[in-house]
Amino acid sequence: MVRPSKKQQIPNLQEAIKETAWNQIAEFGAPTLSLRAIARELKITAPAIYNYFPNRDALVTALIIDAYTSFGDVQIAVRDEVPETELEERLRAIGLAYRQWALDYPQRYQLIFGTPIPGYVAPMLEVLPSAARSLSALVSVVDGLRVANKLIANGFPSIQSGYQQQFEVWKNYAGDYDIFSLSVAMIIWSRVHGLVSLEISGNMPPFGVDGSALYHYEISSIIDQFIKK
Amino acid sequence: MVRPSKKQQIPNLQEAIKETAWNQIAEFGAPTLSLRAIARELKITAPAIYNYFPNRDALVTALIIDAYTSFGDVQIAVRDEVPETELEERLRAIGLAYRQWALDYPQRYQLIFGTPIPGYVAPMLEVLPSAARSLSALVSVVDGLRVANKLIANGFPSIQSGYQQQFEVWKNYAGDYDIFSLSVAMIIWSRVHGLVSLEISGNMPPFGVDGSALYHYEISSIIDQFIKK
DNA sequence: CAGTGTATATATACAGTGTTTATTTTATTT
DNA sequence: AAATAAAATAAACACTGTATATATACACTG
Repeated sequence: MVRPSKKQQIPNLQEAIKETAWNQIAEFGAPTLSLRAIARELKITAPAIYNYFPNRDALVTALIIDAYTSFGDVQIAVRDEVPETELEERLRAIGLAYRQWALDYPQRYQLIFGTPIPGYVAPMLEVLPSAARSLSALVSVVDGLRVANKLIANGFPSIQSGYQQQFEVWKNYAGDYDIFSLSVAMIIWSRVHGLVSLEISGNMPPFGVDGSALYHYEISSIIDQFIKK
Repeated sequence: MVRPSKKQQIPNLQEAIKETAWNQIAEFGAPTLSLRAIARELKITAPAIYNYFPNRDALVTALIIDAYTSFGDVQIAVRDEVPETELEERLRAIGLAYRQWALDYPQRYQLIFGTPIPGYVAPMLEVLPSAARSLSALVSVVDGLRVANKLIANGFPSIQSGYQQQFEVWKNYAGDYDIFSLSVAMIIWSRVHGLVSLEISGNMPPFGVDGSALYHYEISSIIDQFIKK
């Protein structure tokens, strides 16, 4: 068989490859993602994929960027559903949406925050824009609290010096917020991430610790600790 | 070549396989762990490994159990270096040791709590004993606080019913502590895990958020939130 | 319209992987 | 000493990602 005529070709093969990859990740999990399996599904040969992605890692990077974008879209949309003045409710809303997205798309969550692909390490420079944007919802709310003088952060560690340049790059994608707010956001993020990742990966002991209840408690803890009443 | 005489054989090949696996994980990372590579290193053939582990996943499980055991040893040892009456200091000590162990052995940490092996999912029943024991240091301190009436847990979510049996199994390995203490320990664990896993996996934005300082802050937050003064 | 160049696919091949089967040799037991 | 069990090798299968060479379809140019 030779190259098929354009009429039988798949239009926008680049997107079709990513779509098929997502389907396979959803069905069999990220670790078993295979270029050859994608090619079989699309009825093309494996090397054809190399016209669109230089190698498998590049495809994975594209998937990660898409996942970050989808995740960021949800975070920002959920934030904007709550009036700008209701900062506490905004924080709660994006916190709950965080877990919900992870439960809805566990494989995407692990693709982003885990290391489910053998030998793959995400290229920071490429991923940074979408990653920074996805966290910007949280950072914006924390910075809103800071501006409104409602942020409690007694004894919070100060920022290391010498990173101004990287921070400037970050700002281009995540918004121009105070780096102090960023650090507080980082702690909050690590808390929700810790709970969610244990729940998703099945590392929570299976004896009736309700993930949802624990998570609600943790969100309230965060609000109590960081928001002035 | 045929089977070598016993004198040239490696004594305790089972242990040697695990040791070589650890070396390769340390050098190249867990995801690229390869039975054939282990065999090459040991100058045996790959199928020979199947006399000691039924498949690669079984080897990984054995490695995970060893890692949990090593981790649990450190946790328990660190706890016991602080007098039994100094519960707050015990909590702080095991908290700091948690991060230190993760920084000392990042691959082991990711092997346990991440999903770095393609398609591998840890068999709960086999891993439970060492996993439960490794967390028992934390649970014991939390339960000590509860018994001493020093544990703050207002509004803490109640335990789901119907899991008595699993909890009984858990107790055999982790010690006979109150299930309420277990839930509090779970929250504390998720917090340190969240911060450590972000730091280990390089998912912390690279602009001067000092992992060590943040971690110390988080440990203090935990103490402030859960221990009566 | 003919010819050329480029993009896009296939075909083939290589080195690697986990795993299965059959076979051979060593070690142990009867 | 003979039979048996254990532990290794050898060979093969079905995969994987990827590099190279090749052939075809399409678009542009003279």
